[in-house]
Amino acid sequence: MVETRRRQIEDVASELFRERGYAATGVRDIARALDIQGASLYAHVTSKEDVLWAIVDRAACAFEAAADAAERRSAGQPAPDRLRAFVEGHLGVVTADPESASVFDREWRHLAGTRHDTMLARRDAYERRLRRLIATGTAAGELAPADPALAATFLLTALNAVATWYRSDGTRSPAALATAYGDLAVRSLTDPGR
Amino acid sequence: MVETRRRQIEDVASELFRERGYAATGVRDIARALDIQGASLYAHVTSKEDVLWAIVDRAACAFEAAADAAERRSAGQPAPDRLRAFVEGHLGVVTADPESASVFDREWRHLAGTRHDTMLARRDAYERRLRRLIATGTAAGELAPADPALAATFLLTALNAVATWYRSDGTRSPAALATAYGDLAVRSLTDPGR
DNA sequence: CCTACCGATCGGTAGG
DNA sequence: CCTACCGATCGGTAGG
Repeated sequence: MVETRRRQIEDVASELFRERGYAATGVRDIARALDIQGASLYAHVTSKEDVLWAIVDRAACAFEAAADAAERRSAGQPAPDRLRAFVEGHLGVVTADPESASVFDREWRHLAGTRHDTMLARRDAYERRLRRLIATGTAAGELAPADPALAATFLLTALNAVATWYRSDGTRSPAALATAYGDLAVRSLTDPGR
Repeated sequence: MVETRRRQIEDVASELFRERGYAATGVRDIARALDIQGASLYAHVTSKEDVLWAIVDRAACAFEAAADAAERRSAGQPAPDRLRAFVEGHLGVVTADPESASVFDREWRHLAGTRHDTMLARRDAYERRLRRLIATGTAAGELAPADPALAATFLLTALNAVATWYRSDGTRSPAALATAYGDLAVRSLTDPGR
């Protein structure tokens, strides 16, 4: 597998940031995992926060692209199917790289200044897409009555938490997980009376 | 309100640990919030980790007590009602002290040695209670067919995440939140066909 | 609860 | 990518 040194650094950092957290991971921990000296890292990156940003930004882009694809794929279908497509798209990103997804979820707040603020805005925009899906579906009578903001947070926090515990070498396949979580998500917004 | 100095330290630490994380919070940050010198903290605590342990242990006890009460309160009722009681009990603890609940959820892994291991065991035991509730309800045909382990994780991660975003001074009352989340949780395990 | 101080470690730079 | 090194900050102790 061809992989630039820069990308190796980000991959190793994702693992460590997920396991110990950004603040508790030293640049020397990252270097040690690559068998180089701590100071040598700076031949490839300009700062520790730069590495965090690269991981978080890439994950954010992946989530946005997955939501785009899910919307395109399910356009015109009933709300429960559009919801399932969103959930499966989101979990696809999480299971493809749980380390980065976890850092995106839990460590982005260690970004400073503009990076912090733009990431907050992108997260809000992403959550708003799910909120709108729910609001539209509820208004159309295709989903159970629910506070869209609360329901979106409920679902998104459950989905993001998968990044914390999912292991790529585990027994649960991404597809099986997506189906099971899709069932739970869709049912949580399905009126039992129908 | 009477409050020991020790308890003030834990309360201030809960806030800071939730906002910035345990590793990114210095003992001098805690001291500054109390208008004392960093070294003066050690007249009241023996280590930074001691403070973390006190917060996490107290929260764990509160969750365990709430689950006990929920089980007693809902014993003999159908599974959906027992599930709702569990959810409302858990969220009661979260909304009563979101700072501590968040530290319990996100920072406990910074504990070392025995404390880490016993807390992991207690968390597992707690999750197992919810898992058993779901498994029993599913077997009895009172809940939709679902993988109990996966469903318990789905719900518990959504519930714990409330501690991250809930503000006691917000517009959402604990009771309204518990009802809305109870609806979502119960529906997620309710077969739409009934 | 304070002042004074400790060794260790932090992220990062200089200069090859 | 290395060695050598920087100032700042870390959690914590001594002795009042």
